[in-house]
Amino acid sequence: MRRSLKQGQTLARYPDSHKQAAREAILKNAAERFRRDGIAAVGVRSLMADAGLTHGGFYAHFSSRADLVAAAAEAAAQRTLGYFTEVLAAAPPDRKLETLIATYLRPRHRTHMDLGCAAAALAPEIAREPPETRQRFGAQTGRMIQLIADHLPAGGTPEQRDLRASTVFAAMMGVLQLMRIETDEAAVARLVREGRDAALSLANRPW
Amino acid sequence: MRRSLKQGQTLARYPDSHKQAAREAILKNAAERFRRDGIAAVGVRSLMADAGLTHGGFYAHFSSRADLVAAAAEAAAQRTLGYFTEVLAAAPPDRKLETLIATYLRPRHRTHMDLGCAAAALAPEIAREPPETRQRFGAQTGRMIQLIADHLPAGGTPEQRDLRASTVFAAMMGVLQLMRIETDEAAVARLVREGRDAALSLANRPW
DNA sequence: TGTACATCAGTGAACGCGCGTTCACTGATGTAC
DNA sequence: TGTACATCAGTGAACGCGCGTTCACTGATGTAC
Repeated sequence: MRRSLKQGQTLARYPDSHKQAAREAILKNAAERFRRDGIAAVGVRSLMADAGLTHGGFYAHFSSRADLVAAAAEAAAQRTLGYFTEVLAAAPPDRKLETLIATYLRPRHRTHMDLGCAAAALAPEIAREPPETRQRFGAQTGRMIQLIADHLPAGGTPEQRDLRASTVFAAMMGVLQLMRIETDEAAVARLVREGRDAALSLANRPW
Repeated sequence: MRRSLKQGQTLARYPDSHKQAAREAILKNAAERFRRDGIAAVGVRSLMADAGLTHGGFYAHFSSRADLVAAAAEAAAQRTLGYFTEVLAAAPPDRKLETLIATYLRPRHRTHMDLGCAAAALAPEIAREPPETRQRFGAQTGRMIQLIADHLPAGGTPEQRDLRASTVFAAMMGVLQLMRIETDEAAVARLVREGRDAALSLANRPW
């Protein structure tokens, strides 16, 4: 007999939080593996195995691999945003933007793709995804850009500030990608220095 | 009986140029398909089929798929370099760099990934390749950066000019990648405008 | 307390498919004599 | 001119493998009465 359940009430062996926790584990894993290995290189089986599950259960959490890609790309961008939000909060009040730029463009970021900026690791692959995935990813990137806009020197309209922040972000992302292709450590160090200068100079352009 | 052949002399039904032409066709195809679909998404079979061949013959041209990836990524970057070399040659003498930047950052480049800048389409994927592939790709990207450096305002040491050109290129590449994620046409147009301004302002910084 | 049953997250075999790579073979061409 | 043979770019079957997805099933838990 079908019983009427109060909203949110379940009748399962697991507490409400269990399934959601599993979903979060899969997402976190995918967000890191996608950045490290590329979206196309990560299969459903190995992802579920990493989360301590078997592949069949995947479709209880996501309707398809494409669904996961959209969610995991968004999650990766959210984590990037969260990290740099913390960096900004911990930065000295008079050096917020300098700290963000220096943290983004540092040698460690080059070698930690799995936990680094989602856009720098995935941008061209996301560009090939369907519009909905691009919108969800773009929304998070937009929040990252807003974070930069909030710490630009005073002046300009909100739209001008957002656009300028976009170019600051784009420059940092581009320099990081060049750093990751470069194999010579000394050249990487020079890119770090010049990239920081360039990003800062873009941010400090007169309005 | 083994005959002694003069150097370069062959004993085949095809002229010397035939095999090389097939190799070039495969490479050209791969260079475009990799940029359009991503390196991981393009298989040996479909690549050979596009070139009018069957998959078994692939290994007469390349020792492995990884070998092709290195060669095709390099070829894509070479074609990018060739295109922008032509753009610069055709540009008015007093507006070389402005023309290069405006050509790179134009709406058409957003929608033609297969024939567009190899670095913008492939950078993170190349970053995951082995050092030799990254070096070969990086060498071509370096020539592209040199092209920019050659048209920077007078001043600076050669190394300073090269580093500055790197940041100009990185900024353009980053803005193009953001354009490709963006789904709103008006926002793309704004990115084009602001991106051009930003790249030019990086190029024109005082030494 | 005991029995019957509903729930549902997770399991793992199975589906058809494409992957990278190998290899015996084809067949059009050339040379040797 | 005719015959035998070497060359080698290209062919396509076959290898083991992993892919995304489906689905009948498991089994630990809860409720009903």
